[in-house]
Parts: sequence; structure tokens; C-alpha cells
Amino acid sequence: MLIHLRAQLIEVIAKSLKGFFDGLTVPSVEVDVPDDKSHGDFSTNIAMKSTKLLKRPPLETAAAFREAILQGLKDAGIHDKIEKVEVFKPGFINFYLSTSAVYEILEQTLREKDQYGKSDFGNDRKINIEFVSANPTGPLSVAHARQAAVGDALANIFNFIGFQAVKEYYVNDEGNQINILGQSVYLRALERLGQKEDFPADCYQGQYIYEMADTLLAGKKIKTVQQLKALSSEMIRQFAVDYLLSVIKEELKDFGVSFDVWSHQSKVAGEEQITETLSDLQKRGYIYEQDGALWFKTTQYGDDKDRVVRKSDGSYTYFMPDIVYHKDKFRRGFEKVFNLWGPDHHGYIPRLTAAVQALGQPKEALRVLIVQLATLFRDGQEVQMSTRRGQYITLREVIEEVGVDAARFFFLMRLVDAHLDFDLALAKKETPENPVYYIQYGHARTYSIEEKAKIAGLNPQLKNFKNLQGEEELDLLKKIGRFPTILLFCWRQADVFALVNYLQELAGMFHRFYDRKRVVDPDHPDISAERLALVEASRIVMANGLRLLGVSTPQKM
RNA sequence: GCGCCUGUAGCUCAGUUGGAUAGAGCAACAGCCUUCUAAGCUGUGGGCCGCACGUUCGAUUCGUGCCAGGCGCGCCA
Repeated sequence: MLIHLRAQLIEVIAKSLKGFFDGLTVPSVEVDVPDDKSHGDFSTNIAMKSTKLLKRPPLETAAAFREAILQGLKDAGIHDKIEKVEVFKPGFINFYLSTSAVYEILEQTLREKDQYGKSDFGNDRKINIEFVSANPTGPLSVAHARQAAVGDALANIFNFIGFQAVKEYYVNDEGNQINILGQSVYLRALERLGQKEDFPADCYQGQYIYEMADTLLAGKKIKTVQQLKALSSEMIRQFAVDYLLSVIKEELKDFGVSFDVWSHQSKVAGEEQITETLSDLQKRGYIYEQDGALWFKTTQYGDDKDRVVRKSDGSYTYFMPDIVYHKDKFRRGFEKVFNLWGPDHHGYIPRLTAAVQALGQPKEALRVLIVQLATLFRDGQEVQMSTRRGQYITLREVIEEVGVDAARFFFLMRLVDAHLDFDLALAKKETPENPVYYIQYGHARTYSIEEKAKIAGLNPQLKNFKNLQGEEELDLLKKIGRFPTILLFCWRQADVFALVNYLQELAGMFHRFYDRKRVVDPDHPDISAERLALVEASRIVMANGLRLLGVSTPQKM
């Protein structure tokens, strides 16, 4: 409702002011939401933008504009939604919503319920969002956990505003790391059979390799070294990848994250597809040979230097299958693909962006989001981690220590590309310092109020409001009205932080309302019914928001 | 050396793509429960928006140059 009204305002303003410009082009009209509510619900800077063109002081222009806009609002038939229009200091023209317009927000929310905030903004466009994509060589770490929380929430939001967002996990099931993984399992299996060999430092050191070895031996009913040696290394590799993928899937499931598509490098970027793509790129002049290797001219699209795709020994760099994989994504019809990467990969962005353009896509078709690492703290002390020695905090441990809700919420509390300090002790505290519970508590409160109302025989009203006149009530309603806009902003920013922030503010306004206005009051059933409607609308938005974040909505706390 | 990111309250961070008196949470201090959940509410203090120029009606925001910190720069994945 507010999105629509804002669009109407822009239209009306542009139309009403045409006469002032006498053939000159009207500056583009911007309508913003002021920080300070005393400056109205909407505001435009059009008068100040016009000072130069019209050669008149902004306040004078604004006053004249105001008259024309008032007339324009009448002509457009939306004057009943705007209570007043005022001119302010440097030259702002501010619009104040009428209470009837505010009540429309309430009616809409109650009508649309769990669909409130949904839109067709995305126009069913297909987008892909690839995240986590950890190599299947061990359990998921906290770094993956943050990516999982962000990627899942982003996809939820994008789907809600009308995109067809596909969540995708790219499985690196080939290459050096997988060879080493297979070797690690093989050596541990030998050890279990009594033949202890040197365990190289570059092999995977974690305890889980033993468990895999045990599972392998039991599954294949292997009792002797001879039987083990009869297994092909290919078979062991396959076993290891499958085993770890099922572990990863289980961890993600417990974190509430599921993927729509699992793409395996061995399938989408095998030898055949690589050869095909490579010769295609060669034909189109993107590849040249030097020092026995094949190079991709990524500098043509702004990379610092060209990149090797096939080494002089004939094997491919990681870049090559990645190009093929992204070609595959676009072949599947995605208009835009998002990749969530760790900060250590940021140097890789220019070359992949170049490749995407060489594949004939516009630069914007690929959007890489660098998800910064979370530094874990426990009681103010940084938790030291070392991936090399297999000593890192896993997703599993975070879930067990602080729970899914707190973990997911904390990972979303900052912009994705900003460092995040994650205090484990704080996240599991059930005290006011912990922001997760603030919103959930607000949600739970709505249930307890509605329960009390039911006992008193009171029901929420659905229309014809007139008693919601308090500042707390109108502020809360207007905030509820911003929810759809916030979701669109999340798309524009490619970040969920704005939603987290919004929900905290919304919960704050709800708590304030609760503190100051008695809802359940059998002596005043009319007022109670209207306030109950506001409680329900608040609950709807808190629930819709938390659901998009992947955080649960408790009815009791 | 080159490239990318960051610099805002004691701490952690926002700042709606250039707007109005720069905000929030935490921490500190002072208050509010015989009434719908005190996991809540109210109030107070706290700022050279890293520094300097420039662009303009207007800069925390854009540009340039410095200063400080982080990361990336392999025929690794």
C-alpha cells in the first residue's frame, strides 16, 4: 500500500510541476522517507533540485510547488490519503499520511496474513544463488555456517518478492583435494588393519577420517590388507565424497537449510564439456598459447592479467571447470546468478566476471557476494582456529552450543561484507543483551495477549478503525506498512541485514505500544477490538520476517 | 610495488545510493511490575563522521591526495 502510494506521489508531483518548467525537462522526482517523523511520512527535494534551473530561491519554489501538488493530489483522487503537505526549511516538501491511509495498512495486513509483504516485483525471473559449496573433505565450519544463513535467507526473500530463486550447491568432487581425501581414508583404513604407515602432513588429520575408514571397512566387509588393496582408488574416493556429502547434508538440514540443486563438477564440467567450451572460446579468440600453456584473455574484460586455463602439463586449472560450470548455469536460463564466497576468494572475482562476459552475458549477470568471516568469541576471548590442524569450530558445534535460532540470527546481524564478532556466550544467554530474543519475545507476547482476549470474549476488528489514535499506535502501523519496501531494499542491496534491523525496530515499537496501551479491557470492548487488530498485524509481520530469516516464531517463551 | 575493502560514541556497528538537529544495540548512571510475559518500558551522559583539498543549493555519503588497519596478487583449489 505504501509502495503504491509512493509511486503515485512521484507521478502526481511530476505531472503537477510540468507547467513550471516551460519546456525544460523536469528534474527526476525523488520521494524519500525522512529519518525524523516530524518531517512527515514522505518527502521530496524537488524544489531544491530545481533552484538552478528556475533561478529562484528554493523556499519560494517549494511554496509554489506545494499549491500545484495539492491540486494534483485532488485531480488524482488521492488527496484523502494525505492529511497535509508542508514546506520546510531548506526547501523540502513534506507529506503527512492521513489516519485513514494508515488504517488501510492495517486492513491490508489482516487480509493478507502470511502473504503480507509478498509481491510480483521479480516478475518470475529465474535467478540462481550458489552458496556454501564447501569441498566434501570435512565437516562444515563457521565460515560455511554464515554463508548458509545468508544464502538461505536471501533466497527466501527473493522468492517472496516474486523471483524464482534456485538454491544451489556446487560439489567439487574432482581434483587434488579429493585425491588427498581418498588417500587419507585409505591410510587410516590400513592403520585399522594393523599396518601403520606414515601419515603425510597434507592429508586430512581430523578424527572423522577414522570413522570413514571404519565405515568403509565394515561396509565392504574388509578384514585384511589384501582385500583393502584390491579396492580401486577411484572407488575409495567415491565412497569418501558420498560419505562426506551426506554428513554435510545432515548438518545443513539441522541448520534448517536445504538446497534445490546439487551440481557435481564431475557431471557438469567433465572432460567432454571442458573440451567443447574450450574450443568454443578458442574459436572466438579468447584463448592463446604461451609457454606451453593455454591462457584466457581475461584482461580484455578488466582483469589485471590473463589467466591460465590449461597448464603446460596438459591438466586444467580450477578456473576451467568453473567457466564451464557457469556456462551451464546460464544455459539453464538464469538471468542473474549470485555466488557467495569467502573473503579469500575475492581476487578471483575479476577473472570469473571476465569469463561470464566472454560467454556473452552482461557484466551484471554475475554478482559475487563476499561473505566475511565471523570471529568467534567466548566470554570476550577470541576462539583460535586453525584449519590446517583440523582445529576449527564446526557448524555442528555452533548449533549445539547456541541453538539454530540464535546462530542464524547472529550471522545475519551485520552486512554480509562486514566482519562479524560472534560471541557464543552472548548468543546463548537468555537475557536482554541478546537481540534474538527481543523479537521472538515480541512475537510470543502477541500470543499471550490474544489468549487473554479470548478468555475475555474479545475479538480483533477487521475494518472501520477509528480508535487507534495514539502516537505509539500510529507509529507502529506505519512501521508495519514499510515491511514490503524493506524486502525490496534487501534485493537492491543483495543483503538481509536491512530486514534484521527492521524487525528489531518493529519489535521495539511493539514493546513500547504494549507498555503504554492496555489491549485487553472488557470495559472498553471497542478500543480492545481495534488494538487487538494491531496486535495481530504486528504478529503477522514479525512472523513473516522471522520466517524469511529462518528463525523460529515461538508462541510462548 | 599493484589491486580490493575498511576507518562514525568507551565497544560492536547502521546511516534508505547527495538531504533536515549524524542513529541503534551493548557497556555506565537514574527510574518503572496489586493490571495482557520486567526476555519489557522510560530517561541521562557520551562525536574533529581518520586528515586535507575539491565538486554543489547542501558531503558521513561523490572525486583527488595523504594517514592508519585488513585482505588479495601461483601453470593452487
